[in-house]
Amino acid sequence: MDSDAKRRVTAADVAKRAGVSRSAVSRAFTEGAYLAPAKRALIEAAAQELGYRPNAMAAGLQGRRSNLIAIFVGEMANEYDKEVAAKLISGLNEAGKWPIVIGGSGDAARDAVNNVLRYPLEAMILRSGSLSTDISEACGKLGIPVIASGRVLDAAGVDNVCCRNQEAMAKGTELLIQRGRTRFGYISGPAGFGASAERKSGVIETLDMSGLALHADATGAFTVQSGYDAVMSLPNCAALDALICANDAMAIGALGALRERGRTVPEDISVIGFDDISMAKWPSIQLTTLRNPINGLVSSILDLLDRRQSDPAKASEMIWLDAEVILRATH
Amino acid sequence: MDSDAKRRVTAADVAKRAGVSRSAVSRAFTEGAYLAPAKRALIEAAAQELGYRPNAMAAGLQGRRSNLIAIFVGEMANEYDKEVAAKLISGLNEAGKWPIVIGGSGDAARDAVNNVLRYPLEAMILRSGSLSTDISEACGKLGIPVIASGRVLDAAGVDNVCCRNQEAMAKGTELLIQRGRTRFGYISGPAGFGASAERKSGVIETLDMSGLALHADATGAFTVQSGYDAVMSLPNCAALDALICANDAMAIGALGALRERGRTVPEDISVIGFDDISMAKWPSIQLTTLRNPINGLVSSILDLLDRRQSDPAKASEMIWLDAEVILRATH
DNA sequence: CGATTATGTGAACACGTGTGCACATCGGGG
DNA sequence: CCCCGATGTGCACACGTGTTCACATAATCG
Repeated sequence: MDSDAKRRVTAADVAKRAGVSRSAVSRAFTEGAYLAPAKRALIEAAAQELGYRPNAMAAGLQGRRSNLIAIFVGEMANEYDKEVAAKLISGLNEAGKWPIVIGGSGDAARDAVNNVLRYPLEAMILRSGSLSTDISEACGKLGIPVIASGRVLDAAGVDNVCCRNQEAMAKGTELLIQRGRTRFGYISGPAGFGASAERKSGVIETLDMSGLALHADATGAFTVQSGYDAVMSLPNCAALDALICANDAMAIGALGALRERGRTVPEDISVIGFDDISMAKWPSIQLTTLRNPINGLVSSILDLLDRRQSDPAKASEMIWLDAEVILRATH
Repeated sequence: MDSDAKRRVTAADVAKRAGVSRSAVSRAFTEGAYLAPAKRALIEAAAQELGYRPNAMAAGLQGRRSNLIAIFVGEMANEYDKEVAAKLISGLNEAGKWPIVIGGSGDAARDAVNNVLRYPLEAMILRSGSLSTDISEACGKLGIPVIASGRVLDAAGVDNVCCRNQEAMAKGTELLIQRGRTRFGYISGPAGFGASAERKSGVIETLDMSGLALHADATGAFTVQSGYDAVMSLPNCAALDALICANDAMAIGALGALRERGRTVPEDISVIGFDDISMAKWPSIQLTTLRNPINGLVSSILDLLDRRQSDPAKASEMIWLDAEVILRATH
């Protein structure tokens, strides 16, 4: 009324309005609490009228679940990362968890994480390799469970979800071998990522088992442009009849470059990617690829979260996801 | 020690460890507070050792800024939406604000918003038209400022950032007219969105001023597939020499369809889009488009937030952003 | 009707922090 | 030596909620 800054409506205000005690208001908003139905209706009407909502901060202080989850997503430059982030956010929302999202890298990201850790988080979900050990260490001290995906994080109290990169690439390579391809090229991901090594070795080992070897080998940065550049600078491009890319973005770039260099896909040369990002099924692309299962990833993360919350002291868990071969028009 | 669930380290713990009062610990962590340097160092060492961080919930209860901002992003199906969300999150992080992200639509999203509103938010950023009036009403009752973008929201206490859609499309249309194009087609966005109408009228009015009119007119869903479908089902596709699309995704779909129908871009027919999503500059696409300025959008939102916080009672503000013509290879 | 139980409710405490206020200590000037 | 200002610091309160505990009232049974 007289105060200048509009103060937030509090349970005491509702109590006064409804002519009951403040405790009754609190009970009206807690699930299991006992309260005379008539009084509950009265309180709800008053609350509705005043636009009251229990203050989650005060409730959290009281020992209630905070329902806050931090997600560290890194740069989100990658298309796949953005899709995962979007699905993860929706999934958490549906589970009644509210994600605080932290992006970026370097010192700024480190500061951001340190500040967000001041909130009583129920978990920290890591979607980026950078800073992951630092973050998980800090979370460990605070008793905040960590769920890592993408990059495997081997530490106490850290649960992991990871795609079987090597097996997936083996399946993809097998597909092209059965199709009669023999002269393979490979565009790898940047060296820092664990997934890069696993995917590449999946290709090489499978080729080896059939007595084949890589005829060309380039390294990209997981971006479309880098896939394009890699193919444009390939010396023996014309000699290849199969090109496997460490992710879809580079495969899409490669498709454009192959067209420019006069190769026709798939008659002339087969191309497959990895991830199955949404662009892979665009009409003008129709990329054959290995699906890095986003829905499975999200539901696994939610499962791990659930299990961790029901038993905070349980041993670290590791969930492996299988990739599925998605046949489209480039194999 | 003896308690089973690892209790969070509290200021009292640090105080005991450092042999000081709890107040001193609190002061050690507040910017302007006075404390003997020697004692501060002592406290910081103890805090470091125990992994202590002030509990943001208790601090927020005390009247400290919560630094929490909600972002309602809707479905995030659109590529542009995902890019905006990513940049917005980074921008907020750099400003020391922690975004709670809410996605989805319908009743689930409504519930999610209602639950997140229990936290003492500093602002609600709306990136989706759906539910926007409901949400802004609820925020108004709670005294939470609302910043809307994309869809203009005309209500008290709501600040807006919006692109000059009509003027932008006029620029794009003008470009193609000057290039000698005369037989225009247009692929519109879905009817529900305000931007759809504005963009279309920008095209039509500009054509009209030159004595031209639309020769073909289809409606898509802002997706790549819908742009592709729209062009494939165009009866008089061969008669057109210019195609303007309400966004980049549909333009990219249209490019693929035009190629299938034997038209060559840009010799035969010009194509422009709207937004300048990251795929627009992919080597195999190189779409000429109108840049819906994401960086400007994000910095405007941050500015509005800043101004609103320094003067909560200020009048609603509306910031208009100009689109820039990005010349690539399809005009 | 008296006694016992079921039912509903209000007062009081706890959560962890920031901060106003009073107090202690110390140095220096008269 | 005494007094006063300056500088640090501890005590206590407030924030808004959930929940325990004791109590009041109504209902049921002997």
